[in-house]
Amino acid sequence: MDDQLSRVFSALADPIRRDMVARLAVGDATVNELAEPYSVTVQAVSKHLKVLEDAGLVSRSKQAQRRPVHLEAEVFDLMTKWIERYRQEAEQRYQRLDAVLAEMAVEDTDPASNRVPRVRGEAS
Amino acid sequence: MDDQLSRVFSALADPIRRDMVARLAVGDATVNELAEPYSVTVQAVSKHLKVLEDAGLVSRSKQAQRRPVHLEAEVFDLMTKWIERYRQEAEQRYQRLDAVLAEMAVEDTDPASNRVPRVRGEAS
DNA sequence: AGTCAAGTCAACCCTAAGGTTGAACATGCA
DNA sequence: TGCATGTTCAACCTTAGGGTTGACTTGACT
Repeated sequence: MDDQLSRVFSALADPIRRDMVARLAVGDATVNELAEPYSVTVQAVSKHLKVLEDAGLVSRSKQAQRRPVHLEAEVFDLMTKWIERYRQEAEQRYQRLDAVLAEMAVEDTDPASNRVPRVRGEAS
Repeated sequence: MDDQLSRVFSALADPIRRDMVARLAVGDATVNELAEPYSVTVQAVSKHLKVLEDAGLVSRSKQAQRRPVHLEAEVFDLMTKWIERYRQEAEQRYQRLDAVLAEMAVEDTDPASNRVPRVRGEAS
């Protein structure tokens, strides 16, 4: 778990952390404010915030003893880009498949041949 | 880790699994084909596929001994929706903050007062 | 100075996640 | 029937993740 994309996805895999993001989308909050709704200790919440911060989803300033937490919207783009890229490819492929199936209906039936393309996809 | 959104994010938190999604976006593939590029056993890849399948990202048909893996594009929408929702809120808030700061520049400087809104955000 | 409040750090516990090896299960083919 | 191929199952190991408690820091307010 070292690259940013992994950290971001991993951070949002936890319901509490997603919930905190939802809360922070509405406005900055302190650790105690964030901890209040949950039945976990404030230390646990502090850890969750560290995970979100390491993922770049959140930043913490200092204001006296308080550490207001702020949601960073930019990182969301990273995810969206990744997702959209493969979703679109998959959907296009699906449409292409429809075309192929339509064409196959005209020709003779030959279920044995493997029509799957053998192209190698590039990394993350 | 029980709800779908958690499973999806968690599934994509692993670089190998993201890579497999990238590969599958280009076309269906068998377990062995998917395993080839990596230095892990085919059993490990089989486990990864189970994770992706449980998340709804992938489906497996049966074709003789082979189990061709197919990418399901719909689940991506679930993520995209979640992300977009909070990204937009955060960005709007950011713009509102700009407005507030611009207004503050006119008034007197008062760094002590806490201008952060105290609204409670709803869940995942 | 003394004390309270807000957060973090450190040590620990327990479970889940990713990896391995080895055996088992299915299906095509000689 | 026998064997090779493709995939999964089961048992195990090791590490990372989320939780706890307890001690510590930092700053505000008497």
